[in-house]
Amino acid sequence: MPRRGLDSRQVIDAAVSIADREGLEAVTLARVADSLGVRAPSLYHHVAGRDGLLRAVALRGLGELTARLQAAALGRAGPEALATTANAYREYAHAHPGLYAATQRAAPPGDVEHEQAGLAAVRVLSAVLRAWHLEDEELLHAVRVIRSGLHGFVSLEANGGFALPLDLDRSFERLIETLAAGLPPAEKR
Amino acid sequence: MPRRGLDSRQVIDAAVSIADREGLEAVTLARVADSLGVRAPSLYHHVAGRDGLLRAVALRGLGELTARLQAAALGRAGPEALATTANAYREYAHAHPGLYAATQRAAPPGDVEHEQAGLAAVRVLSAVLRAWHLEDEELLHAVRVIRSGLHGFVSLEANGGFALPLDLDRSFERLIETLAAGLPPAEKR
DNA sequence: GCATTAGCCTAATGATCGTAGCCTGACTAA
DNA sequence: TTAGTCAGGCTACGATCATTAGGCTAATGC
Repeated sequence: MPRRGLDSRQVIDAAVSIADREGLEAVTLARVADSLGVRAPSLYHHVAGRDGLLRAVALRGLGELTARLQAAALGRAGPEALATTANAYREYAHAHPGLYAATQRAAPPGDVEHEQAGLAAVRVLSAVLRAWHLEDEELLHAVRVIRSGLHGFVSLEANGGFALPLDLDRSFERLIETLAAGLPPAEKR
Repeated sequence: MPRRGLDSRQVIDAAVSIADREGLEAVTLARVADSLGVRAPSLYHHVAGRDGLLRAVALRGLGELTARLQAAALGRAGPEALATTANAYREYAHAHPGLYAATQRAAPPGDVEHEQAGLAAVRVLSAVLRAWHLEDEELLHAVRVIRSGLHGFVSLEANGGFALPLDLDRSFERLIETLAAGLPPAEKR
């Protein structure tokens, strides 16, 4: 009985790989174990069941997404920053559909680390919107507006919600333009 | 062995009820059968397995949603029509979370009836946007923009994506305002 | 070299969907 | 009235999951 020398890192890697290639629902312990050449119960030594595994995948996704958004926003401001950040968001969802899907599972109440990871990603958007000079609450509403647009687009796109043969890149451009143009400048409110 | 006199209508009703109360994932054949006082295999006489059941739930949701949107848009135009329609959309998702979730499962390729049901809902949005006088393709892009915003908001809201204690109704208002203001009038493009 | 532990295993439980095939109540038609 | 059909229920199975219990062994520490 050769030892595989597994650790949680490898288990999560395998789960991520399956999630991105076959969808998040395909991430079953049986499937992951199989891809590691191991029996399913063995995974419990490295990971807290299926829930724990999906949580770990979500944390990785949130971390990577946050990093991409930060990189995209860096050194830019205003509509340009919004555009590059939005594109980074969509590109990440394309490149890692399973990880992206995992990031959208809400943190269970009380899971501070998970909540913080989500907030970190949101904070980047908040920073990008600074150029609109909205005060407190309005800034938070604006962040929700942006998140809605981005997540809605990406989610519809991933689930085949956009059926018509019409350029998706252009639609996304229009989305960004619409949001950038529609956000109320401080002086108008 | 008393006959329950089931028919597909009752089975779907039961599924809808469970979906709205406990979430779409809770709609298992075992659970539905149980709520009808029947064994799971009996359901196959009335419904084409779990897939068929979920499809039926989706069709009902799409039909109801389309009707609500039409009613909300009726006799209004421009930003006002957009606002009432958007609110109807969100209210439907609140009132019937399970049905709404079912409507978001993409139709399998070739399922014309399902596709058409989805298109019917989209057509209402398209009609609402007529006031913006966009030509062909731009109108379709605009519909995608609106759908993204609405679905994104509703979906994040339903999945606990908006954690901060900040008024959700107001955020949704801002979303609608942003979209209405940001959509390009024909003359500007 | 021996004890301990970590890491794998098998076995078993209980949920799920789905299929095959039986049994019977209720309608239909002679 | 009676016989025949069949819709609509059932039990029994087979697969695939997650998860727990408990055992065996390779590697590590003393």
